[in-house]
Amino acid sequence: MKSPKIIFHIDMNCFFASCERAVNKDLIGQPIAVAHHDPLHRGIILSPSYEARKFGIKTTMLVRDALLLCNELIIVEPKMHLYKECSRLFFDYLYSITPLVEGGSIDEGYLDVTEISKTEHPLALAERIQKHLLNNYNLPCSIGIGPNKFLAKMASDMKKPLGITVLRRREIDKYLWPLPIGNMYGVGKKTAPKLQAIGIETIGDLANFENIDLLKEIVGEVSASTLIQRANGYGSTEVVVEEADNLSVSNSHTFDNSVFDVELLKQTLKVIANTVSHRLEKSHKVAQTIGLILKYPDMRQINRSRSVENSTRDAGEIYLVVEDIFEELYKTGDQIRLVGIFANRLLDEKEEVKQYSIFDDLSEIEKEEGIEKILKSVKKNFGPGSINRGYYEYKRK
DNA sequence: TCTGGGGTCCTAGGACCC
DNA sequence: TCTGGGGTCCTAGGACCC
Repeated sequence: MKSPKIIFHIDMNCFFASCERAVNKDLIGQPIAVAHHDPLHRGIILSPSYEARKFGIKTTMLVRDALLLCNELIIVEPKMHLYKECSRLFFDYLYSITPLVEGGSIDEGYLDVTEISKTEHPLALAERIQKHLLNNYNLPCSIGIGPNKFLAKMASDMKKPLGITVLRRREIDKYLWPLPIGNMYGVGKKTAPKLQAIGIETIGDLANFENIDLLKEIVGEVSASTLIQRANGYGSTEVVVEEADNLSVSNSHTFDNSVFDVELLKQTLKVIANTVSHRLEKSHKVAQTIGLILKYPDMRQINRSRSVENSTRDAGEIYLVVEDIFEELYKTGDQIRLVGIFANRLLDEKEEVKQYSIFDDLSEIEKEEGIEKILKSVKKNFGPGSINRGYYEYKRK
């Protein structure tokens, strides 16, 4: 058996609010919250500072409700570019510690410090990282230390702000098992009540739950086994260094008041198509599937998507696909709360060029044996999935 | 008085191919 | 002619996370 790894999970505390303070010292020590603050007070709290949390203010709470709890609350409009910049500083610093960094989200990451720990004690290293981020960027964080990503993640949650927590596998009965099942990473608002209904109140109950078939019925096969394993302190030890490519890109707009004006809806979709197109361009991607999102006033949401013959990121093409779906889906008079567009099955723009060249080859070959040969080479070079698309294209020509 | 925006992963059913 | 099984792709939708 290999010796256990040492994984850090570093979680920035109240990240958006902390970024605002990093650039505006007047906000330090104040109850602040990052939130869209529209005149109708329909905005929700994205990130409250700890001073604000003392009043009971939480993420996703309505701004107007938050103001009732604390009338001195300072509302700051969100600035995504600022948070992205702070995130870059954060990750650049992590990379200076070790190349073994996995990004979790804009404000959290995993580090594999197994090797470093041979020369620097993990607790000392964690302290050094925490102090550096605080002293240099005014960004507080909590660090969880464990033998795998799950335990590190749960540990970083245990002490906030500015906590450093070690969670060893042999201690899970003491620190992990007593936690309510809803606190477990991977168990959300829908699953928690279902688990409670079958007698699973804590993570410990889940760890020792024996009716696996029943669990599978509730959460599905894959989730059932990962949840049981995690509850028993096992989890992935693999810090995935490679920068994960985006699998999808989306953009949407929620109207202040629900809309049934078709022209307004279409104009909005045009703007959104433009945004999606720009984002794809920025990440050097093209999409093979384009989809429309509609949300109704009762929060019901439907998504409809369509594969496009040639991958694209052209705003005009994206809009045409979406308009087509919209015409089919929208019934005159329907009130719409939100419209959005998503792009799926993304390809690297370089891959797109390759695909075109395959099709060009195909069109030159007229004999069936030739096609078979090409299909074989397509399969070899681009995987079995590419066959259908390639062949389909060939037949169309 | 309602409930953002941007993602990921998993499941299920139908179509299609071999 | 009928039949089945395995595999992949596509689409829709649910759940979760930050």
